[in-house]
Amino acid sequence: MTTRARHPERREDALSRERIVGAAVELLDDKGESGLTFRALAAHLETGPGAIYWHVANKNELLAAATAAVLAPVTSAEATGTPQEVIRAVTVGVFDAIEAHPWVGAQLSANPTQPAVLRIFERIGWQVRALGVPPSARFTAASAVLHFVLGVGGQNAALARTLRGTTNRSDHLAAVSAEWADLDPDEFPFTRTVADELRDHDDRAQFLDGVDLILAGIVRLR
Amino acid sequence: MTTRARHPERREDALSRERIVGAAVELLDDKGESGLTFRALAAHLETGPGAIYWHVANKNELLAAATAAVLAPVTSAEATGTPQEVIRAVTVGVFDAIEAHPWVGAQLSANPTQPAVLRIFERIGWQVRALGVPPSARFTAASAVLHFVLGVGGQNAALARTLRGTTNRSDHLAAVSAEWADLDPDEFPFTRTVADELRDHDDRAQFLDGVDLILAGIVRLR
DNA sequence: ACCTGAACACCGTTCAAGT
DNA sequence: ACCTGAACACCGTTCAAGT
Repeated sequence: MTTRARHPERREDALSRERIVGAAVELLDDKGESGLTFRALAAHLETGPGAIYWHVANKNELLAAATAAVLAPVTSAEATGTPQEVIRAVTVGVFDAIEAHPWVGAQLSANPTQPAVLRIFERIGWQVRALGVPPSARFTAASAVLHFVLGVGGQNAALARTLRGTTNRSDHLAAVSAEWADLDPDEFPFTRTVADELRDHDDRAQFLDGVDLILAGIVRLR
Repeated sequence: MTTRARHPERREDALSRERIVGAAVELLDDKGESGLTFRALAAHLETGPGAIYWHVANKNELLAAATAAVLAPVTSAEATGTPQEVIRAVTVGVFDAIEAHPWVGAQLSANPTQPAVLRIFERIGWQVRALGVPPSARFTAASAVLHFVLGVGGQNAALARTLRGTTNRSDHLAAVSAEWADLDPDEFPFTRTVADELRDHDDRAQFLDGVDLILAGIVRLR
């Protein structure tokens, strides 16, 4: 009792920014982006919706904090090796985090002012410099990698949104693949030829191939 | 009177999918993404919100239709020249459309199942093939370009959202540039060095440089 | 066939009132 | 200082009722 009075933050049911953000991540993972509401979050924390506003300014800040929490291990992880290897490690770390928490992809591509994004940008840029890219081309090169990562992230978030509730991933890909194969040959000659690849492709491997492709272009800037 | 009875669709105030989509584009351009509500749209069309549902299934479909309407000239424009030139023309067309209608960027990156996106993908892929990329690498190469375009689109939409109501573009960029210059040198050495570039950089030129960089990487796949 | 607008089931956010 | 929960000002969407 005395202990509780002196350390109220130790009470298991005490609200804190940390607990709120943790519960938000859980809710987002379990129910998707539309599952995070202040009412659902408050119920989960056994309190009223207004209580959350004492610790968090608004929903945008909450989403940013949830994203930062999930991305923290990725942005702080030490990576060693060639610049190419480090960039691959950092970007695939973001990819994997988005795979595990698809809402992060939507959040990153919709709100790139996030501190987590700046940290990713910094790490990519530092390695671009190590690659020997002249100063005047570094900003463009680092931005290209970042935009690619954010683009893939948005795509994966959208896919996860589509998948939630309906069919599973491979059924869905098979259905889209069939759609592509059925497109008008005059209007979509290319898309038809890659319909088969879509069905069986490994998202993660293709992501890394994309990163390598951009890195090959960056190296040519030397 | 008789004419009206026989051709009611000619009445200027008659609702139609076309008029609804046009009004939606206007509202999105004028008031931003949050400005498009069924109530505001109905008021603009001098009707009730329910009337819109006779012509459009829901808000997602309306947003997709608005995006398609804005992107139609881009996806159907004829472009001639080398494969690189055509890819540059198509992608910068998307970039310009997003610049003029920032909500399109958010829509594309959040919902890449859009028919407009497939058409962009097709045009990029066809030129990738023309570049002499072997079949097994074409899907990855075309996807990389598309993801970069979508990533930039999302970023531009977010920037436009931030800019709406607050300061103008150059003031905002100057403020962010100053923030970057003030970052901890130990944590953000790279970002600090590009702070100056951010203030004066030409978004469109940087976008095209990014496309060229990826194209340089794609050419190396031959 | 097409339109009307009230009504339903939600939201994020605020704020007086409590402890 | 922190929590409560009713209330406010909205949403997208539905649907009986009209023409």
